[in-house]
Amino acid sequence: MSPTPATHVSVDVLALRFDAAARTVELAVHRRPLDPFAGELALPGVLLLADETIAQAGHRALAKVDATPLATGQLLTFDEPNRDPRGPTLSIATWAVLSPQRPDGATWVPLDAPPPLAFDHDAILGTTRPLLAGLLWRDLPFTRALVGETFTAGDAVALTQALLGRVDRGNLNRELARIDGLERGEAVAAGAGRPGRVWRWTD
Amino acid sequence: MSPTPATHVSVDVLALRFDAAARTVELAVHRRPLDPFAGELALPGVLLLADETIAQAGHRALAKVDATPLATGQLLTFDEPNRDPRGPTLSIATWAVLSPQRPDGATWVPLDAPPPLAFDHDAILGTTRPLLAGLLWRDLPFTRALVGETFTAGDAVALTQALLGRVDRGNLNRELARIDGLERGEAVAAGAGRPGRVWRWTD
DNA sequence: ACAAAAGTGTTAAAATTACACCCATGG
DNA sequence: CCATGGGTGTAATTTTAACACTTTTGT
Repeated sequence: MSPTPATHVSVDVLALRFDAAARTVELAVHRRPLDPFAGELALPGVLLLADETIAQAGHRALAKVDATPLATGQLLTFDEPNRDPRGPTLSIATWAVLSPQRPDGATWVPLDAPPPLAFDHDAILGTTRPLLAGLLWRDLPFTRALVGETFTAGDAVALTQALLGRVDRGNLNRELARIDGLERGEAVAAGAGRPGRVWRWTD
Repeated sequence: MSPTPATHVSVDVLALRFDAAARTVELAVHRRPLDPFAGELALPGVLLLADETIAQAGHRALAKVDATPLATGQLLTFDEPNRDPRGPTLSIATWAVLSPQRPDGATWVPLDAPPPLAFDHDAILGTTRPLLAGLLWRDLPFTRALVGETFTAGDAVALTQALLGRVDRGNLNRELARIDGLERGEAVAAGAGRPGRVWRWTD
């Protein structure tokens, strides 16, 4: 009852972190130790093993850069036939958010100015980039992991700027107020200018 | 360089057709000739073979019901570990639209009142059902295949009613006028009531 | 004439976008 | 006082939704 085995399936992770100080969102890549594409940069990815869920494989991929995700989710499945020189391989693209505090072994590159990547990872990043932007403030686990348990109005502006490109401080402030599970805290000074209120997740 | 092979990957197709006369959208299922779930109804699906794209596998799945799709697309990938009694199997859910004219070997069931299905196909249908609704009038290849090359205002109302549940004839008419690639034709009588204009795809 | 279906008009409500202006703090 | 960032106010625009009313056909 078991015909010709299927193609291999890889789970490739677009792992992000938000550097509030630098006001940038970064992408985790790593230099491949083995062929194919040995020595080149690539998204962390692994071949899906038998009896493994997509999330478990994603965790294994992130272990390659000594990291554990704060939150994860699925994006798209790619099947470009020649994407892997070893032969036909499916790629399930997923997202993950890593902590900017916890040290890890990843090479962090700007999400919007990445170096050339191995396999078809440039294309994967290209088509999933807008999907990642669409998650902000809509997918709450994604947003919460990215921005942290508490954050200032300035952080929110910086993150939105980095991921969406455009922001209006005032409108963003009102949008935050409409989000269920977010509550306004006290104002806290943070350098120059008027101190911003702290936002806190309630759930 | 080839570690433990991955899980199997199945491509399962949510194949739809629009019966304009009955004003319903139907889903293609078929009675499984072989184990597992021999004799039960299921979505057409096949195991992905080496060197095969998702679209090709989808075509093979539809060949099981002697059908060829007018249009296809990807939905989501499911990885419920126990979804297949043979062992871990990934399922890539895709959509397809079949012609209501061309005869095929499928069993057609109402999209919103399907019988119990094998595997976790009930759950797959449940979570992809809203995604299918979201494609109408937005994904043009999907919509065009479903509604046909030319269609009347009544068809548009019936299809929207079937897929979205609610419709306002007037608003829908204006929405159609805003779609690039659709042009209004002549009015054509079709039974009782005022004849509706025919809509035609231009591209 | 009447019922059925198509199409237009109109308005309300909500979401998106833009931008002017005032507030609070550090230097 | 001034620069810097935070926050509110206000209005234009667009989208979504709801519904009344007129038009055109078959019976």
